[in-house]
Amino acid sequence: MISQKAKYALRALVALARQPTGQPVFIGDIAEAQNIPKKFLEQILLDLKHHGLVASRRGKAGGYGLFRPADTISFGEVLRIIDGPIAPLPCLSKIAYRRCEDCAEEASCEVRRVFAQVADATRAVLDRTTIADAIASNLPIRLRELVA
Amino acid sequence: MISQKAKYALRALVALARQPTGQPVFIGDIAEAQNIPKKFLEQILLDLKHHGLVASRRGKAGGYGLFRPADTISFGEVLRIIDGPIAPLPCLSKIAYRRCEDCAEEASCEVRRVFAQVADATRAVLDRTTIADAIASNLPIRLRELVA
DNA sequence: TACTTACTCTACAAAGCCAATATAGTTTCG
DNA sequence: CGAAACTATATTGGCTTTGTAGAGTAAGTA
Repeated sequence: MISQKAKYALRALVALARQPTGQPVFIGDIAEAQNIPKKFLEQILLDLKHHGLVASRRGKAGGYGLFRPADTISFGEVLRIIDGPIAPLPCLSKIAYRRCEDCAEEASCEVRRVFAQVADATRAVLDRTTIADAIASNLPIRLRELVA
Repeated sequence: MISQKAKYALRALVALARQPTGQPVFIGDIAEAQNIPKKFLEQILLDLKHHGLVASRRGKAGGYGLFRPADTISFGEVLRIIDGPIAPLPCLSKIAYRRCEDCAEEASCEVRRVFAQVADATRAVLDRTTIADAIASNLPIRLRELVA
């Protein structure tokens, strides 16, 4: 299960990506439209900003916007920022490897070998799919054919 | 990330499956060999017993053993018993579906559509791979060819 | 039968995490 | 100036995880 926070983050990014001209959107507007507690969303967006995914402007005409093109932001990147490693076992994480202390030898660990397959399959989806992909696949079928 | 408990459960099942004649093994022996706190392992095995995966005998010549053949126990089944649903979102679980209350309409949810792919990929591995598979793939390559 | 070993079951507790809220700013623009 | 909006940190309540404790039950053995 991914955290509620990660789900909020992804929904917020999708909302920002939908903004036609990339104009900034108020936190309050996103919060209302997406049913996310506003103060919680503030934390999330701030976090995403610190990682360079979104940018903000203060003041009366402020708001948030994507900092990078939507087709360069993968689901995997967002999940790693918000929820931490994607790997199902610490000993399978690429960004935060940690040996399982209770495991005798990693090389012959049956459990690890199976979950390595899970990790590969998961990453294949999450690191390949971007925010832009998620929006594109939302178009009605006929429209999508026109685009392609 | 799967829980420590699930990892213990899988390691214990592998250990039981390795037992040549299916003879019962003491909890204490498994705990020691696998580096698992004994009392914690008791709880786990009891749980697996209640779900019909293992059987036990009391008394001096007691211990635990697999109740079903190792090639009928999938990783997915064990994970669902110990950790609950495998799905990354509650609205994607087959055994414990729950609507995301904060999500406007499920059909058009971009996040859901992407994670549906993750769920499929994950289940493809976990529901197909059994304890027996995990052990078999541990054989040296040459030996495996002989078996095949 | 007494004894030992080991399984059964319930409770509980420390630690950490999650989701959300609170509070106190700072910045920008009209 | 002052309203709107972002920035930042701290705190809270509830829940989950990872065990531990202890009393009880059953089975075999001398």
